[in-house]
Amino acid sequence: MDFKKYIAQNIILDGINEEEIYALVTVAANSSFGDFALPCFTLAVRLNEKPFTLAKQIAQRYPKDQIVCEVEDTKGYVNFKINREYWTKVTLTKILTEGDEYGSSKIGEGKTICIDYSSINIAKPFHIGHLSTTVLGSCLYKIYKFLGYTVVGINYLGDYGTQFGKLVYAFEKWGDPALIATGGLRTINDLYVKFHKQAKLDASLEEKAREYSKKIEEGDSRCVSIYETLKAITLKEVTAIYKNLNVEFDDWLGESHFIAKVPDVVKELDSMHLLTENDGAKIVDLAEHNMPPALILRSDGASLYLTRDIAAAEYRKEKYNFDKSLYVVAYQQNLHFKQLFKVLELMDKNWVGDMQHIAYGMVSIEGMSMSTRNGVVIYLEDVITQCICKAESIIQAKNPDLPDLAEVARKIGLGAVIFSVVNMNRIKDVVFSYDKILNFEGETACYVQYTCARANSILEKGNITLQEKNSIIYLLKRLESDDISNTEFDLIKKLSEFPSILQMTLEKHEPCFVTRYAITVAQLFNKFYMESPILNANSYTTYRLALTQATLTTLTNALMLLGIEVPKKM
RNA sequence: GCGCCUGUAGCUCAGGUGGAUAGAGCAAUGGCCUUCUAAGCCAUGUGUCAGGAGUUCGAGUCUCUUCAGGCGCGCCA
Repeated sequence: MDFKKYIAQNIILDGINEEEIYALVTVAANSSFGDFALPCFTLAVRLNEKPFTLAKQIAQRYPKDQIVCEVEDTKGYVNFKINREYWTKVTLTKILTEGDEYGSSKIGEGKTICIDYSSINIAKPFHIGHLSTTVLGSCLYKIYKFLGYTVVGINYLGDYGTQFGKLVYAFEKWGDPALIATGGLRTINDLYVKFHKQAKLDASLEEKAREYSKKIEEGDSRCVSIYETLKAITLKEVTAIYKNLNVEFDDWLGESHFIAKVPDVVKELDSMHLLTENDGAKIVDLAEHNMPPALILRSDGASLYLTRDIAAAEYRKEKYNFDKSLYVVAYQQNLHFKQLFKVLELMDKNWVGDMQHIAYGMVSIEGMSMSTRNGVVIYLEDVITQCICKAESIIQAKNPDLPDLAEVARKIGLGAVIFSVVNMNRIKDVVFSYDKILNFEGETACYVQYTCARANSILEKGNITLQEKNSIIYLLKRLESDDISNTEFDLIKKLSEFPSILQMTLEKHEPCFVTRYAITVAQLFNKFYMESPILNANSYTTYRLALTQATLTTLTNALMLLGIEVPKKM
């Protein structure tokens, strides 16, 4: 229920419509003022009144009822209090009835969203630099789906370029199949590093790389088979990681798939007189749009990243007819996407406005930026292992008899990994630190999971089923406003915000809204948990159990959207 | 040099469309388990919101400017 709207409807002022009032109504800064507030300053100017007087008038005239039970003015604000009993019953009934659907909606029905995320490179081990795009993209994917959109998760594989010439050459020359079978991508990466070392000593290697690159493209069976082996090893390793992180994709077409479409792109650009030649290369001049030129073809005729991105964008529009196409890619590529969108605009693609670059900050290791080539790298696999180990040792210390210890440790450890990306605004840079990621206290995924475990434990003991809407209403029948404490009411109000939090998350594409929200709910629940008994609370027991269940449901849904699983016990 | 981003407590970060006294977590100190999981709760302290100017009844939030840091700027992706 939209209480702001309800309040706005009941305020009638000359020459000011409901929408304007609705826009001004805010959540009260402090719950001691009330639940909602209307600042009267701008209205007063328009009505030629003093804010204090106007606030007083509105407060006096406001028709109080079953929903809005108290209206008072202070210092130019009108403060509204909502009937606690009403708000509580509406909220708890909704959450308990909807269960794991709570927060979902159908606002996205009939709309398609493409999200390009993770987009790993073939033959490179998954390191913490890849984590942000993977986790942020996955959260957006899950939330869009939850709100009824048709979503296409695209892992735009980096499977094309001269680096594969280098790799295939190195593989053929130095690769030991047995070693690679056990060492996987890390061993393959060593070959890549070795190539670069050797190439510094022997310039002819670069020539070899180009030669092998060409061989792959021409379909040389031996080279292609090595390349396919590399690809298979990569997919096998990342699939395991994606499974752990609960990340899914629907489309795995990589850059190499779009090579064939490059000539058409060039032809189209040319026919629109957008291409100019410069030092032998074909470019789109963007000077009048205050940007450096967009390189379409190199002087040797080869395509570039941007060219293939144009082809891929057109393909996505044709195949999926998206209403929105998102690219979850680091902010280093701001200019690239500005250029891509501008070129598409110049090509009269009227859907370019539906494309958006979702930029995020970079991960560094104590001031050094990540570089596989220079060995400055932290592999995600190691981070996951460490987090799970730490979780395991904490469980050993606190709850050694826990059944499924390993599985619980897995959920907690992975929660920590995911949270490290998603508990701050995505644009912020991150300095990776094991100390930080291995901390399981305070504002962490573990804290939220622990809160769920507590709630779950109580519910098991309480042994009450709250599924039928009628039974919930019956159980809450005798509940009155005076039975609801301030803490409980703060929690209930917060729980009722969940659906709007999800919509906000998509408006801003900020998964951290969900994280912040989950932590706030957990804090309020823990406060409630300490303040009042739930199981032995006489006539309050059923209501408090219902509140406990509603909290568990909301937190579980929130964590699920982040890809974090909730252990029943921990 | 030009463009984009960031700057809030000792540290890490929150602060929907400008609104009432700027908030959490970590770290520190002290309390709370013979009642529901102490991975928790409660209490205590610190802020020139990077500096300056402007718009406004009202600015951490908007505009301009200075400073500091990050990223990017034609044949890599």
